[in-house]
Amino acid sequence: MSDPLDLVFSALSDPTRRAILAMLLEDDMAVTDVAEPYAMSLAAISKHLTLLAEAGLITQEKRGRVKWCKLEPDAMRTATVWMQGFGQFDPVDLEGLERFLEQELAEDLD
Amino acid sequence: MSDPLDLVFSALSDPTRRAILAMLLEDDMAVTDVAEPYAMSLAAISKHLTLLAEAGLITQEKRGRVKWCKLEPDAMRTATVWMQGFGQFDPVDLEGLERFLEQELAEDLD
DNA sequence: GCCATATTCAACCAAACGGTTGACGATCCC
DNA sequence: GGGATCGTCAACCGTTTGGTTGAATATGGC
Repeated sequence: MSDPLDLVFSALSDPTRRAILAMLLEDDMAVTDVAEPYAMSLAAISKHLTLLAEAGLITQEKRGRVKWCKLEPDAMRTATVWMQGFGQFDPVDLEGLERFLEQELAEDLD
Repeated sequence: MSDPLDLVFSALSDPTRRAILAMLLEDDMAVTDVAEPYAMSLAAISKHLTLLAEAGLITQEKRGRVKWCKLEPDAMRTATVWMQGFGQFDPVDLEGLERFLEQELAEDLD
């Protein structure tokens, strides 16, 4: 399992880990706080976080006795790029972008 | 493992399966032909294809004694959309798109 | 009918996964 | 120093995964 894509997709295949990533989208969190909403043990969450870190999807920094988890969404880039090789499923709001660019362009013409 | 995202990400986490998808990007293929470049057994490939089908990433249609595998890239849509919730990592070539749209717009002004 | 081809099924195996528990090492604070 | 908190480690457990092999099931062609 050396290909980084293996690690990323595999990390994302677990619903608990996806939920953790969604939480980290709000803010950085300590391991204990990540674990709090879950029924499972702290050790289990700790393992999940280790996997996420190995996949590069989060980084962990220990300050004092608390270990802070930070989302690293850039790690998803390779994965999305790979998937986009299979077609461009309106990855961004294309029509919105178009309107935006039109407007920008219109302003340039002022 | 009921969430379709589980199935899709899990299916994509294996390098053999990703390679198979890439092959199917070229053209529809029979199971035997999919297996041909691989060292592993036909049965193993057949299992991989079953997983890909369960994830919705391919469909299989039996015509005569040969079973044809067809890529269904739309199944990746949910996954990409989910990932894009974490930021928009230039999912398409944004600058290229911008130039394209500018040019189209310019033509409109002719 | 018979043989070859295409694919799956069933049983098995080793390794990885997702979880538990209990002990352990740091760190903070009084 | 002592006690509480934060987090990981180690051992264990049942299930899933990715692979094998050999037999079984279609189907096609002579």
